[in-house]
Amino acid sequence: MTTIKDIAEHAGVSFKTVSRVINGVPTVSHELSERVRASIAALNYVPNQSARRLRGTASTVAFVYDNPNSHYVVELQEGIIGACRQRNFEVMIHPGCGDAAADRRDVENLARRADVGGLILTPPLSEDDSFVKRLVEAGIDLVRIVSGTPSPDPAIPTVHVNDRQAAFELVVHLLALGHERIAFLEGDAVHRSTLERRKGYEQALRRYRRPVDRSLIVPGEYTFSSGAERSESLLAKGPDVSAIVACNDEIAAGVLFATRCAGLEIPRDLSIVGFEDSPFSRQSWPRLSTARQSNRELGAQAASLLVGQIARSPDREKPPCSVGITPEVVLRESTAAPGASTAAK
Amino acid sequence: MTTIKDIAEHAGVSFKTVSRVINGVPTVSHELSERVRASIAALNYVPNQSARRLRGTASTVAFVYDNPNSHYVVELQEGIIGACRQRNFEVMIHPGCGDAAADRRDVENLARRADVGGLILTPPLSEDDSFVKRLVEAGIDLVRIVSGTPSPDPAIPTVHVNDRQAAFELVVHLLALGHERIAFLEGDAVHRSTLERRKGYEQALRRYRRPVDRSLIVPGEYTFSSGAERSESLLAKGPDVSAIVACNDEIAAGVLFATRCAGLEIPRDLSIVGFEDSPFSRQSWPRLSTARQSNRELGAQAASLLVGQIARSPDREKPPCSVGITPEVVLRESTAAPGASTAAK
DNA sequence: CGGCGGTTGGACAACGTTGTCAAAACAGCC
DNA sequence: GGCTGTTTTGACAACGTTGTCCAACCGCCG
Repeated sequence: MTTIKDIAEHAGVSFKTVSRVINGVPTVSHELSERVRASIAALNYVPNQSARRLRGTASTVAFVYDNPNSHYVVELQEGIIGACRQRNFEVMIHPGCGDAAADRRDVENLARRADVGGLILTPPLSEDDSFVKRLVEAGIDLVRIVSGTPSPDPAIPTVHVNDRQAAFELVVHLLALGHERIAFLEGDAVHRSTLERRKGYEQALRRYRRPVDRSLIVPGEYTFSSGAERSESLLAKGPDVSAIVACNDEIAAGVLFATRCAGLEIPRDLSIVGFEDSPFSRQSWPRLSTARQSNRELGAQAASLLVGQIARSPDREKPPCSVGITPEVVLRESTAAPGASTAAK
Repeated sequence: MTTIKDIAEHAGVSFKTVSRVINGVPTVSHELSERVRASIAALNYVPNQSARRLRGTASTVAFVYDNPNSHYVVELQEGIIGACRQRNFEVMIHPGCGDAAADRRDVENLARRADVGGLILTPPLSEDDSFVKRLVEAGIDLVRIVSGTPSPDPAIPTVHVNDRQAAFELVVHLLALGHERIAFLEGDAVHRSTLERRKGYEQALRRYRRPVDRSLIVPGEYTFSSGAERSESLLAKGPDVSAIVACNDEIAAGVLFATRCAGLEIPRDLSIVGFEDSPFSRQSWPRLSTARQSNRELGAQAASLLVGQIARSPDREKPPCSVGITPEVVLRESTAAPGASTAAK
């Protein structure tokens, strides 16, 4: 319940001066500014966000997600919260309900709320171009996190995750180990990461003059059971497959489970890679080779972009910009040369 | 940007009447009330939380956590958000930074903020009795989520998770299968769940007249590597151990990993149980027997309690209350009679 | 001494809502 | 018509902050 006036009294200045210091108005002498800052620190003062917002300074961003992957969500959210805290912004968490149509309506209403300054959208919602475009055209500030390669002239502020490159590198690793028949287990088709990762997979094969065999590309979902079932039927039909690229770690976990049940030994009989570097990939046996992306970093980038956007927004046409992150390949024990009993340690 | 006045105009009433409808003041005729509600729905109106809060109606709760377990955090948070949304409360997420002293300071400052109505505390912070008591005595509304058995006369509003009972039931299950040498791998000592689960373990042994062998109770942490290392040295020293109770699923995962490396087959050579029913427990091979608690339910309960508390708070002495949740034992393939090649399906 | 920037303070409005209080409109009753 | 009681409205203050506008003060220069 310390207010700006308490600070003023403590520092022996008018409350107006305190307001100026907080908002960085340049016409305050250095000496006073320091004194005020000291009082703020001494009394643990935090400006009442409700009052600021009411006055018009939007200072809340909403983080919208609809993703069953807890690690992804928590890490992203912590990155966003960290970046926002520094800038005195608050974060509203908005989990989806699972019903795509209802979620879209919810998000539109959310964006219309006076106390929400902007949105951070994540896949799959962020990858629905027509929906996102509609929001932007309605004058709503947002940043979307999507899978893809950064575009030079983005119409919409975006954080890109270069999954294609990551997939490319993983496949190159498998080729280098001597694998020839490499299968690809897709995730949900609504997630662009599925497409991007598959493109990276295909590019690597073509780059190194290997055929792209359609029968080795298996549609599926981002779930454990999808990984288990699809890999089972895949290996039944094509026992010459020596490596599997799973579209994420959860699918890879399913593959691991199914092959284990079938009596195969990993990585001797089959190499497996995933994406995301989820905790599972470090806790399975053997541990998974995968592509790691820093979701905290991702969230922080998105939040910074959005906050800049909101601050600049009333002035004039917004200068949208885009940043990119490329996941880093992490090699562990689930990949080895075909027939090798264990990976090099 | 639709405000209460827009609703008033749309419904053809004074903006004051709209306010009464929203706040459930009883002196509004049914007919008008309906008309106002219809307008609210038609215009997608959501009261500006900033303005309400500013006026004095605290309508934000802070969810404080410092826990590396993403599933726990996300599920809890979704339960809290769901319960709060119904009551027009907002949720502020407050992740800890890992430094216990700094976190305590942060939380105290957080609680002092005018726009925060109350706190939801989780372990380990919620189990620091002196800290919690200090907050409560400072007049701060809070609900804590802790491991323990519900006390009949709680001084502080609390949601209890009856880990002792869950542990008891898991051990009874192992005894019934014929296990005699059952080890217990502890989690972090700061988490009361470690103590509670151990107590349940000991009670079950005593109840069924088995000795409690101190050398089978191994201190550790709630981590994969703790589970791997401690089980390795435990089995080296006491190869007659036929079952391990791990203090959570992550520790159990470590046990699974280590025993797999050592060439043991689960559950033939060793039965393993965990706690929490984390996704890992369903994705490992074999799948883990464990104790499931609904974290969404837990979060919703805590939020309901806190909201009631805040609403009632200005009136008079708060009537603190306490609710309890008992995790449910889930049996999967990681437990079987000693020597049996697989669990009954 | 007068005037000029740079700095500070005071007064006030505004944001959207709720609470208080009084007053108006309406009904039913004697 | 004059009661009482219920329902509805209006005016106003208040919450903490920021923005605008003006006045006051400082030291400095001419």
